[in-house]
Amino acid sequence: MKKVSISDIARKAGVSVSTVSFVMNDKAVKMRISREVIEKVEHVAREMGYRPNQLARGLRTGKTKTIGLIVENISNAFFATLAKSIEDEAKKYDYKVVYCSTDNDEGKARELINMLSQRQVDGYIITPTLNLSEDICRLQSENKPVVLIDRYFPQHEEIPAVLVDNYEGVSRGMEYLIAKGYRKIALVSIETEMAHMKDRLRAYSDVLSRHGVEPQERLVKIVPYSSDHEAALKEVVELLASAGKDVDAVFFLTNYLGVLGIEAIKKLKIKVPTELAVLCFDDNDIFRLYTPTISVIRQPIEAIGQKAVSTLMERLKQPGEEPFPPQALIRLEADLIKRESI
Amino acid sequence: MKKVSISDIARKAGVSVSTVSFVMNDKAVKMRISREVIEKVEHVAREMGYRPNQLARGLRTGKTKTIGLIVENISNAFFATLAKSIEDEAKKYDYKVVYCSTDNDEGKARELINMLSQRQVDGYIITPTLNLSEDICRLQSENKPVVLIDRYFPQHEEIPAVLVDNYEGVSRGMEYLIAKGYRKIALVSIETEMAHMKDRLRAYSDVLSRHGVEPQERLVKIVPYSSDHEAALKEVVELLASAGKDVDAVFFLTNYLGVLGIEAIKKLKIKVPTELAVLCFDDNDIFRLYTPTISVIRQPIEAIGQKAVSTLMERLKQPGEEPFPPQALIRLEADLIKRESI
DNA sequence: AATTTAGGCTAAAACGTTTTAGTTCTTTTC
DNA sequence: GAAAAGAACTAAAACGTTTTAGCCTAAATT
Repeated sequence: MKKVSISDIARKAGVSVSTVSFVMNDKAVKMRISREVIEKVEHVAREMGYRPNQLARGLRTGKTKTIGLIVENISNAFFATLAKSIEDEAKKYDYKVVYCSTDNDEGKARELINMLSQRQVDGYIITPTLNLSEDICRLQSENKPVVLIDRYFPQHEEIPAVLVDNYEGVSRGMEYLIAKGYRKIALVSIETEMAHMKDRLRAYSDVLSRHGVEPQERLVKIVPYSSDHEAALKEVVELLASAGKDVDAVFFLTNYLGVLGIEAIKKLKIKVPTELAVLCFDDNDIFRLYTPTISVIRQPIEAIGQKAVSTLMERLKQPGEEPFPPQALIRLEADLIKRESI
Repeated sequence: MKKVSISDIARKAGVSVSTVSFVMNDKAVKMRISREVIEKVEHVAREMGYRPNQLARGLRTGKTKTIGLIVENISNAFFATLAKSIEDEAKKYDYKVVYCSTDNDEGKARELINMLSQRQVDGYIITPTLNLSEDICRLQSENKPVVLIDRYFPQHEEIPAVLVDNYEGVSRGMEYLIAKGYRKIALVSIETEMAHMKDRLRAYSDVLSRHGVEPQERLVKIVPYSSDHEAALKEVVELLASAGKDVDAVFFLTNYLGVLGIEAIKKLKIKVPTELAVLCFDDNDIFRLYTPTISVIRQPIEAIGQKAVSTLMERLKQPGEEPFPPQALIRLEADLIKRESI
């Protein structure tokens, strides 16, 4: 069974290709095609099981109704949830999503942008890696709108970004720890030069200083991105080994680190929250169900996805050649979910 | 900045469009294009930042180098991991993946197949819903290969499927429970007519019978797919309320149900494994880290993804019009991971 | 009666590729 | 010295659409 094309229908219905096209695109009335012909064509099309070839359509119109989504790693719960929310939201606008994962690799990210661009996606939603701003600016200069999610480039006002308010979120968490009397607060973060993580780190130091606590270097552990599970675990275990003495609380700056942290805590048999208070940035099933339950700063994942899509749609419908207007960062507030770990 | 096409290059290099095409596709030598011209064209192409338009290419060649992946829900850890493994594996063959989620809705699944077919993907990897076999057979009759994952249609030998050996996996788990002396084994499954879940259920009954234990209806809880979190939780809580008396072990048949189960166990403050032994089909971070750690039957997710892709590739390179050969189910073995919960 | 307007359609170009079948020289071969 | 072979390219069709411009007939307006 071969695919049926518009000209097969035209032949069978005894009309021209153009007529069929008009009917299929609801332009029949505007083009004054008669009722009978419209019905005839619609009937034949249904009968033959016609389905328009989107490649041809895209080639002709320059629009594919597809958005390219680049995340760090689709198997990570945070990005998987975000992706689903973007997929669902895009569907409302009748857009399809093509995803891919960078694994936080600059080169891979570049390849992916290339690949999506070759496939003529109409716009992009990207979790950027370091040094990607040039490539992204190029996309915009080719009139393809981009919206960043989760991360941003501080010196590029012209690239819109939707993300949680990292500084505010971490500040709120820190204030809570301080308010509860903790002063020897350890921090676990991931090694990266990217601004969103720097914002989180900055909040940590700022809140400590504001309360007259000197930030101590030995309380801050930055685990290398590339390290394997075991190596990373070892680092966290080291940091928390002195829990109850030199450390009375720990703040994990990402989901993944929090899970790692739980593993370390379990291994060291640390009593939470009596020996160590625990707080994590980003929620996860595990934090809700672990004993004790772990308090978190929860990102509004759904809202980030929705806002990213709506911002992109805004730009997609902008006609022609004008460059995109600058757009300030869109920062969404995080919630502090208080559980048993602090 | 407009996109640069093959004819822009041709003009600038002073050669014909065909020549450029040959050079870009490494057919230059075969077509006896001279060294100088090749270099000239390559230079101009690089200089102008040429990137082939895959729509046009796909339209002309009928191949898009894209595979459509349909899963139940990309935000579910199992499918997210599977998707990542498929994405990585496909990349090795230089194929791109387009994913989408059915949310287990038959209609939605059909829409997605339609959409992917319109986008001319070369082949499909599908987690099917009920009643989807006809649509899938249609794809194959249009010469688009399909590989099912995780689930299958028992009466359709012509559609290849890659999945864990569900019967064997659950049997192994049950034998373990029996060997440990448990006899009042409860089961929690999800409502579905699909064969993979029926296989799991059958294994449960068969093993019990083989050991002279009469399967009891009140020990089997089938939670409706559509029920919300709270409702589903309530069902599990009901089942487990008599733990320690009428129930001495519980086997959750999916990842999601296991998480729900932990929630119920936590709520009921059941002591595991003394009052209740716990086993779950599918691993998850939570099972590894919960106290006590939960034993699981682990699916070989990576292997499923890899095998699905390689099976698809096998069929993709089959030339022309011949129908696809039948292909027996590919069942991969699951591992029993023994932890503290039993 | 001659021109306009409207109604109902179609021809053909265009989108950016790939690929088949040439074309035009130059060099061999007999 | 004519025919054949080889080298180095090119013209043009085709893939399946959309869309602009236009054709033809009939009705309406001057």
